[in-house]
Amino acid sequence: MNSPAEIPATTRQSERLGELIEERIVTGVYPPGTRLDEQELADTFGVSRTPVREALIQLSSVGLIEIKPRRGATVPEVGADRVCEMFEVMAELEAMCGRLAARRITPGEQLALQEAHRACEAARDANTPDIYYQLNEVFHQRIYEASHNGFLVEQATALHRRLRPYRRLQLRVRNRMATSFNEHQAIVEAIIKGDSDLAAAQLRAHVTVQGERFADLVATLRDFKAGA
Amino acid sequence: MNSPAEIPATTRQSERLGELIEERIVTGVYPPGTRLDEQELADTFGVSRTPVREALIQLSSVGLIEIKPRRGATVPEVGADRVCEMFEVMAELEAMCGRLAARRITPGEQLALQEAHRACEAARDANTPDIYYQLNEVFHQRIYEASHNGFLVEQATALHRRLRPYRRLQLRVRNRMATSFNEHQAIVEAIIKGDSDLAAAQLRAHVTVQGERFADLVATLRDFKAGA
DNA sequence: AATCACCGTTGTGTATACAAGATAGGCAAT
DNA sequence: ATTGCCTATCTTGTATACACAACGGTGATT
Repeated sequence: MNSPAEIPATTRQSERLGELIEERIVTGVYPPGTRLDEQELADTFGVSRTPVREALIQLSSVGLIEIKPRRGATVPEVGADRVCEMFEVMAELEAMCGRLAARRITPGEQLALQEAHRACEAARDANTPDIYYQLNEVFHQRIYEASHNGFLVEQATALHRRLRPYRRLQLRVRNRMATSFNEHQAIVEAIIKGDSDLAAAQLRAHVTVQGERFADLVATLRDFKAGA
Repeated sequence: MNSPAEIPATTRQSERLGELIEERIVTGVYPPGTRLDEQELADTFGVSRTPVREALIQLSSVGLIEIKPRRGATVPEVGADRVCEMFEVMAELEAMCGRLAARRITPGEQLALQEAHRACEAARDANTPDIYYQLNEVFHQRIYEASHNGFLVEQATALHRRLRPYRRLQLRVRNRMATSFNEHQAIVEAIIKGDSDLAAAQLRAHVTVQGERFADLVATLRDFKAGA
């Protein structure tokens, strides 16, 4: 998996470790409730405890793990309700991006946005959800940046990143791709038109739907697990 | 060296160090551009470099300092524009809290909110800005919690905390306290009435004003510094 | 005299060693 | 037999030691 060659060592090791551990958390290698033993991680990655500790501290301050004094680090049990809360906030952040973007977007950014949108269209027509998923990220990123609020861009990007695994679950929901694209269409039009309220509303709805889809999925899984 | 007695040692030292350093950053003891030497900080606080490093990493992941590989940690020059961006996001987060609170607040929370509001009123009548400042924090916290979105509460609280020093600057602006209270009054009414859109708008305006006040203040200082 | 290269110093990044607290297991007493 | 206490061990938290990279200074060469 991770060959030592691909590690440039030009950056801090703890930072790279943080990304690796984060990867393992969001991909489910370290499922919620897992106790992260420092020595164990150090052995796993072939480094000493110091960089591991630094990585854990960083992850904890981002909220990805919890560190209790003298009791170690654990992957928190992110309840489905918590994820829904996060989607709710995400919806509002995106709405804000849209509202600002509609007012502040530059001609160049308009072109970039439309280009990203057309790329999504191509992926939809080709019926390639994985590609669409990637291009969708670009599309949203374009909107973030068009808000011309650097802090907002950072916040939105961070939360988007944290929600990535849960969003990925919805990839193969029936017609999700086509529906998503249509929503994108309305969003782009609102932003280009400069209708900030409409853009905000469209984006809020667009993301809220994702949260609801997630809730549906969880409910389905719960019923399934209950063996109904 | 600080006396060991005042350190409870019940928590991680790096965490306490983080708060101390944060304190010194926001209070201007370490002004923007300052280079934070690890050994120097270690000597200052009478600890070794390890906890200092951990504290710095945590502060960096929160965005309070910047760490460049092999080049140490520095207090970033937080441009006034950046702070304004943060106020802009804060306004939206608070608006979201208000919108949700108007829909979800419980009778008990209504009472708590009104109580906090009346406490602010008392501070205003007593003309005690410091007290008002503290009670104002409680007031806003009550609204956060009434949103019934734990993640949102965390985000709003964190950002509120980061903006604290800049908000504090406005304490003694003329009539700010009275104006603030009047805005609070409208906010409470909107929430109690259950008018989510109105509550959101009121809160957004309430916080946006703070951002604008800050911008004014910065502009004034800049002119003053320019020696006009 | 100016520029480049080499060396020394300074400070970060990592590893290891040490101390303290927490947990778990066993033993004893009721 | 059960419960409470004590101890042993394991893990975290902190300190120290070492390695390496970057910056600055000085000297030699062009």
